[in-house]
This record gives sequence, C-alpha cells and structure tokens, in this order.
Amino acid sequence: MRRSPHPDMKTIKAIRGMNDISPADVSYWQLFEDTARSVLDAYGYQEMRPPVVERTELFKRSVGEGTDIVEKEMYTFEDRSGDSLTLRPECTASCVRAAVEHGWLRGGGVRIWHIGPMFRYERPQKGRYRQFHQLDVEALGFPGPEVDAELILISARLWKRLALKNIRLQINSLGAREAQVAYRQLLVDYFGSHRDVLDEDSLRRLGSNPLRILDSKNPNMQALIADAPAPVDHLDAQSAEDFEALKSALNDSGVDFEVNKRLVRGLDYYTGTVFEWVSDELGAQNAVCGGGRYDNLIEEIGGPSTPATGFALGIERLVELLKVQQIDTGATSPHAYLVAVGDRAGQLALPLAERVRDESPGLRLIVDAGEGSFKAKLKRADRSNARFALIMGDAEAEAGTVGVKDLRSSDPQTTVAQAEVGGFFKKHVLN
RNA sequence: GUGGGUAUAGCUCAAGGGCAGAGCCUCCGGUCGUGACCCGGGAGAUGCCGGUUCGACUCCGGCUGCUCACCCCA
Repeated sequence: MRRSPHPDMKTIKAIRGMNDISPADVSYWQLFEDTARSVLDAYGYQEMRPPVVERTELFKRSVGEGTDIVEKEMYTFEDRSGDSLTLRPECTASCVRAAVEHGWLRGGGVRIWHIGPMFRYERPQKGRYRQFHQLDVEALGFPGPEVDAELILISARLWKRLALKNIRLQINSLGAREAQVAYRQLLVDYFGSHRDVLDEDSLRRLGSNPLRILDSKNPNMQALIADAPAPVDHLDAQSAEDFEALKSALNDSGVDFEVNKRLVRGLDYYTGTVFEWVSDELGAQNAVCGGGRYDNLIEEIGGPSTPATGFALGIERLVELLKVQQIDTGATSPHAYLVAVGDRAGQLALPLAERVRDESPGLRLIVDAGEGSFKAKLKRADRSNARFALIMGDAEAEAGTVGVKDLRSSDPQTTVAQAEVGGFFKKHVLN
C-alpha cells in the first residue's frame, strides 16, 4: 500500500467551501433526512426534485436584483448556446417555477418539499459554505396564517423528533407589498435624517435595501435602530390580523416564540409573516431555519396570483447542532465479519456469503477473503465494530461451516464455536 | 470583498538559527486458548516561492490553503 503521493504529483483537493461528507458523518445526515421525510409525510407534504441549474433570470426576478445573493454570490455562467444559467442559490424559486410550469397550482394548492445542494459564492466560515444543503418546504396556494403556523409546527416537530434543544423561534411580520412600500419610505426618511450616525454599509443600504439596516450589529447605531420605526408597527390591516392569528395558533399549540421586530430577511420576495429558528451553539451563523410568506412571488415570476409560504433549513448547521448536542444517530455497524484464510476458503467465501444474504435480508456481513495474514484480518474484524467474527479456513470451507467468535464479549477467551452459517444468523443475529 | 489566527507524519501535538521527537494509526514479528492487552522491530513530516545567514523547518517578505470574525444568510 502506497503511503505517500508520488513526489511529482500535485494532489487535487476539493473546491474551496465545498465539503466531502465523510462516512463518519453520514449517519447524522441520514438521521436528519429520515426524520424529515417521516415528519413531512405526516403533514401530507410531497417530495419534489427540481434541477440544480436554472436560468439566471429566475433568481433575479425572485430573490431580487438588489440583494447580496444576486449581486455578488451567484455561480453564474453561460452555457454553450450563450444562455445565462445559474447554480441555484436557494430553491424556493425553482419550486415555484415548477409549480407554475406544470400547473400544480390548479388543484387548489400544493404542499411540497425538497432536499438538495445550493450554491453561493461567499467566503466560507463555520456554518457557511459555498455548496451547502437545505431542506426546503413550501406550501403554495394557501392564504391563511394557519399554513404559516403549520410550517412552524413542522419545524418544531423536527426538533422534537431529533431531540434537539435550545433552538429559539423568532417571528415578525413585514406586511403586504403596499404597506412595505409605505413603511420603507418611512424608514428611509428616518435614517435619512440621521445620516451622521450611519456607517458606510448602512449609507449604501439606505438606497438599496434600507430594511437591512435594522439588523446591523454596529454598536454605534444600536440606539438609532432601537428608535427606528418597525415594520410590525406599520402593517396593513390584513397582515396585522394574520400576525395575531399566527401568534394565537402558536400559543394554542404550545410553541414558544419571541417577536423580533428587527427580524428582516435577505430575500426580496417575503411579505407578511417571517420567522427564524436560531441557536446560540453555532457561532456567527446562528440561523438554522428561516422562512415566511411570499404572496407576490408566484405572480412576479409570471404565474397566477397565488399566496404562498415556506421555509428553508440549513442541513450543515443542523448536523452541527446534532454533533454539539451529542445526539445519538444509531449509526450502524456490521453484524458480522467473515474472515477467510486459505485458497479454498478464499474461493468459497463469496458464494457462501451470498447464500447467507439470500436467506437473511437485512443482514450486514463484510467479507474479508483477500490476501493478508490471519492476524491482520482478525484485527480488521475487531475494528469493524462487528459483533461476530466468522472464521473460515480451508477445512471449514469444505464442510460449509465457520468458527464463530463473539468480538464484543468481555471474556477475552470466548470459545470458538463451529456453526453452520445460515443457521447461526437465524439463531443469534436476526431474532 | 475586508480583517485576525494558523500551517511540523494519515491524526493529535512537541522541539528549536546547527542530526525534527512523541502518542495514536498503520505494517512485520513475538507472546497467546486465533482479536484486544503486553513485548520487539519497521514505515511515515516541516504547504509553495523568494530574502537574510557559513547554515533556515525556525527569522523576514510574498503566495496558497485552512480557520474564525465582519458582511450575508440556511
């Protein structure tokens, strides 16, 4: 086995900000995915799988031209025919595009979800990567606050099923478009009359995205921000009513929340209710899950005027929480490890293992029939975390039996028993 | 895009302007009631380029990577 790379050979490494998920970590991902699938199924949501690449135009129209995502974070390129394409930076736009394109909205609304990779060209740091994964849940075609509550309850149930703790829910309402426009002007006037206090970033945003000034962390601006008008105090009547209904629904369902008047979101399409689940255990990137209502988006990308709401959950961040909180993933190890030593045993090991797998579906059996010393193979068997080592020399091979050693036994001198293989599994492993 | 930290073996860490060490891992052998434990042995490293110097892994500069923070968001 070669230990070092060829001296002249440059090793090829993964792209910056794009990570391999190792076998050691994958059990966390599977735990999350299995749980999400099961919870979403319980609410009648159906999986869909849009492509990873879309026309650049889709994101410009949905996420918003003035947002950081569109302005400087997209992986955009021309294909060979000169069309501008983009690796999706989020997938609400794709879900909505698909629903419009295929007429899914004609039945009175759809509940859909998707898990997959998203791409943003950002400087990587803890909880922020250039390829990252989201669970996206969207309810298209439902107007009331009940559906917003449903989405929050889905996420709350996810935390519960995963046994995650210390995730706080923050909610806010941004109001419908007309109210947003009026409020935005109010805000521009307010900050405009205090230009001397604003920092460089905020001055820039005053023209482009004044809402974002509200969640600036600059200590010099905190007093100014605290006194600034908040969107939730300037809602249209319908949004205000819906927000109250949402709060009641959460209270009635026993979900704790806090109203964060300064919670705004970085995508332009949100209207009305927005929410975020945050954790203190993730460093600077503390939002695990965020979403809200986007009643204008479907129309804005060319579909029928349709209310909609949804959320996205960052899987890397969630997996980080699972690790920090030491959640047991029930990671699987092999049931048995078949050690074959000798020419005849080596020949018969694979067919024998096949026979056993035929008889015992669900069995995990690793076969070690290649070259190598008996000692090395037994050592590997031990390291594999298998419960049993099945030991087969030429004599056993001929007889169709194996020696069996209980590797997890505390007694180092566990008796080596002879056993017929299939019968052994039926008796010890699978009942 | 901006700033801080950092870069020694597969991993975790030492050392230090003059032969780069250890533990884990790994490989071979011994012990042995076939693993582990224990004993003996082997393999394996200073990110890249330049400067200072008799001499640089060490000091200096640049680059690159990683990392954290700003920013942004999941």
